[in-house]
Amino acid sequence: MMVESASETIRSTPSSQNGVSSLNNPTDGGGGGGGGGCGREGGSSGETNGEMSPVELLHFQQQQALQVARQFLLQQATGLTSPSSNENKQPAVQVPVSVAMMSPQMITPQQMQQILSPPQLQALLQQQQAIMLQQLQEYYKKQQEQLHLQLLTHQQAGKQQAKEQPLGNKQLAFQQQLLQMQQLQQQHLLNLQRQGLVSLQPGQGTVPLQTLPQDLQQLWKEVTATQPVEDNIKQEGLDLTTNTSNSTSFSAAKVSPPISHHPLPNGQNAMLAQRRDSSSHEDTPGSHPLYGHGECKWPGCETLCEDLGQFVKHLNTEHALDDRSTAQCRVQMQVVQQLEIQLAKESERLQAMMAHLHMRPSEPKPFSQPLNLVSSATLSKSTSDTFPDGLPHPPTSATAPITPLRQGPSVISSSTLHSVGPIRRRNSEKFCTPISSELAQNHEFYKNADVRPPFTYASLIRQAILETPDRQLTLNEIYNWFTRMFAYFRRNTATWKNAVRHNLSLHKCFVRVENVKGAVWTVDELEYQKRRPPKMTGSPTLVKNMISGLSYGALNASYQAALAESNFPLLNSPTMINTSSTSGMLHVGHDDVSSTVEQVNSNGSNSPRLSPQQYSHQVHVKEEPTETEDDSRPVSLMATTNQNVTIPDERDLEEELPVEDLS
DNA sequence: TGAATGATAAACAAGT
DNA sequence: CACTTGTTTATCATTC
Repeated sequence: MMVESASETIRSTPSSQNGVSSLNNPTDGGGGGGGGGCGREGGSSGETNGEMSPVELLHFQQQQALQVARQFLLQQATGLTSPSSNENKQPAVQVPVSVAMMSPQMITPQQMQQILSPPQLQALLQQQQAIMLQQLQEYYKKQQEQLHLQLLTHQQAGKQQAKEQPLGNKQLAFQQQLLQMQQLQQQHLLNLQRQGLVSLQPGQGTVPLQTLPQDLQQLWKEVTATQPVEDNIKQEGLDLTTNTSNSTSFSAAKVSPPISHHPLPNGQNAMLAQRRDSSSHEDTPGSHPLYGHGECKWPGCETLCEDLGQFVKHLNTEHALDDRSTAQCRVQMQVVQQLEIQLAKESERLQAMMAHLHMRPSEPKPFSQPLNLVSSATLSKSTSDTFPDGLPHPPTSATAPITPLRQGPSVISSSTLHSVGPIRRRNSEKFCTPISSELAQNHEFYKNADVRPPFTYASLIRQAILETPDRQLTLNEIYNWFTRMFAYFRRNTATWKNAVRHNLSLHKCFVRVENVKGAVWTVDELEYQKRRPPKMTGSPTLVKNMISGLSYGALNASYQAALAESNFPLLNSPTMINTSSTSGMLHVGHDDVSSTVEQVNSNGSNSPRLSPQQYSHQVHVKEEPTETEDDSRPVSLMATTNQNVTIPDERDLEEELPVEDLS
């Protein structure tokens, strides 16, 4: 698994080695598939116009997440975590087992991305971002104040000395700076909002637009930049004059976190609230989160301060935005994270206990809060709603709403599980992850995060088509779906569009139908199912794999434990449900698996699997379908398997239907 | 090791 | 002529 993951990872990420090479010479002809693509990605559209490939952004963030994760791992290794858990189970880390097994230092951002499920990544990033944001805000505030002061100073000076000089240049410069600053701030805010990082709503006050500083990009670097945060601050960070308009676009782009944090009600708010606390301390009369019992509560400080005023003074002098503070902040963040993890763990345990005792947990999900995004909404079993399945869901809009909440939990969707290690498209498919459910669950994530979705183009195209009421889309509509649903596909358009076309033409499962107004593409489910299954069907190995995959993810207790440990709250929520259910099934017998499969097969054959698909197929597809052999070989074992494996009622419904089984 | 599958690149044709 | 849509071929990567 690990191996896979690594390799997969590489592939997936643009920056991967391959990508790098290709990046160097993007033009190189056919050279290298994956690699080429990556390179191109960066090379072609994005970078040219200084857009600063989003990919980079993502990497950047990933790095941060990586950092946190590393520390985590290190800490854990050090025994920071509960000693007991040590051997019997995986490291109680939030990070998936596989990760834990790797040397922390070895983990690359890309790997991180692969290793951590979207939600996990999100959580990490979010936390960091929240903190950074806080720092940024404070920093900007200061900057602005300084600017104002300077402006005032110069204005006065200007008045006195220079009438001749039409409005001192300096003054103008300052004003421009101010303007730019504000623009930057707004851009930044917009970005953040767009990314969902900040649900900054009007009232939300933390820092008013104006206070938001400009050079986010630098600050960002400073604050987050891996270790070497340091000196930059002084050098560039404070130098407002240097980075101005230029940086505007750049910084804005750069800063904007690729990953979205959708406005998760809980997580976000919690974060915001925190931020607010710290930043707004000035206004809060008499109290400050960092001040209590007459002393400064800044980690490791404990300086005595008679009153709040003094404390504030102390805070501003001793704990200003500098390297040290930044570092301490990070540490604190990790502490919090640890606690959250611990909480998650304990909650998990509680759940397990309750489950064992047949007590339906009321779904407390305490930790959901802490983890932010992570758990949250969870349970609502929304899972099932995902896509009611068979039916065409109202395109995006419909789905969207749901996702947000479930996002956390969803994370754990089977696919995700698999992803523990590696992932990439194939896996997901192989493992029968219903793309629709996975998508539904992580919809928001993919929509905002510049992360490549773990699905093949074919499955995505199919999904796009099946999501529409009439199950047909024009090429352009397919494009639109891609861009709408995935942030990742908002760039490198040439690349993936070409890939889409290529896939449409190449795969028999996509049937072009001449329409009144042009040509539309439809999906021939039979063909689609035929594609992969071959392996599955026949080969026990495949099945085995699949199962193992599932089991891997869901099955073992260890897995669950791991989940639990992974700070993400997977447990509770639907995910849990899923997991458990799945595992349950599996338990039933791996051996059975085969049998199961067979059963399925038999079922499948007679079964309706056709129905849905067929339905679509018949309806739209023209006779082109060359093949149609629905051969005896029942279509997709996978699909079937899936269904079987999963619990019939809930989510399965959705999947079974038309589409999902695709695995 | 080779086959299958997938991603990416690119050439090319036809239509708009 | 430029662009879009489709098709096809080639190459490379990954998985089994």
